[in-house]
Amino acid sequence: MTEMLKGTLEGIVLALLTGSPAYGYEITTLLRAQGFTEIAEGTVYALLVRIEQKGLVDVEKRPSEKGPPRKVYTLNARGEKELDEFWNTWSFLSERLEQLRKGGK
Amino acid sequence: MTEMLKGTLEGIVLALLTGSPAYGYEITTLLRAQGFTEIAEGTVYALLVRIEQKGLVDVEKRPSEKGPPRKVYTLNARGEKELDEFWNTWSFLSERLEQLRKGGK
DNA sequence: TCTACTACTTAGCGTTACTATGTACTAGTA
DNA sequence: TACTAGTACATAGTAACGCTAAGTAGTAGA
Repeated sequence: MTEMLKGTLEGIVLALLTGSPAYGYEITTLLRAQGFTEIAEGTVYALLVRIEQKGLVDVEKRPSEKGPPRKVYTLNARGEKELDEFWNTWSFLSERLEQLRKGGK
Repeated sequence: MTEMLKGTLEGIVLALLTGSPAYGYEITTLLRAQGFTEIAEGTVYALLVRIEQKGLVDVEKRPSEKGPPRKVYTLNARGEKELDEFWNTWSFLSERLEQLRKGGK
């Protein structure tokens, strides 16, 4: 699983951010709720740093009632474009794999 | 693309080997014919070394009319089991992704 | 002889997810 | 007060894997 997540996890997080901004801890729990139970916290935070440095998201710091301030991530135009490309790549791969599964060499 | 291939490429190659054995050069051209045009030769050979060391394939050396001897790889029982697990992981990931694409958080 | 195609090998690199650990803030409780 | 648990983020080090680049070796045809 770990290896298969490489590359796709970024797309998954970008997809999670479409429509509604979110912060790291929230994203981690979201992922776990969706079945990615073994995602490490550190993995998510490192990924968020990466997509921020690539300029795919805008970041805003907001106070929390329950702990340290949150870093809220919002998908921006660059991020949407990147997500588009992700879906293209995914579609290509997905189609190839489905063909292979059916035995179509 | 490169990152998304990590982990899946091994599954793709194992899938290609089901039913009919093949050798490295052949696998490379097969992959390219299927749209993976940018797969590097070195990548394939390195992967073959790996799956051989993991014991997922049996290897036999056969002379070629057109060049150096070929190393023909055949999927064995271990390999089939691994391929099964690959399809399970793939299915899980694929379903999650399709849900996300539809906007289902 | 030179080129092109076939066929395999390997050293070094970059990216990414994981492990492990640490910091910091709040609230509840013994 | 001290302790625990939940919330929230950060980071140093590691392993896996695909890519780049370069090489070796065999055959055939110009």
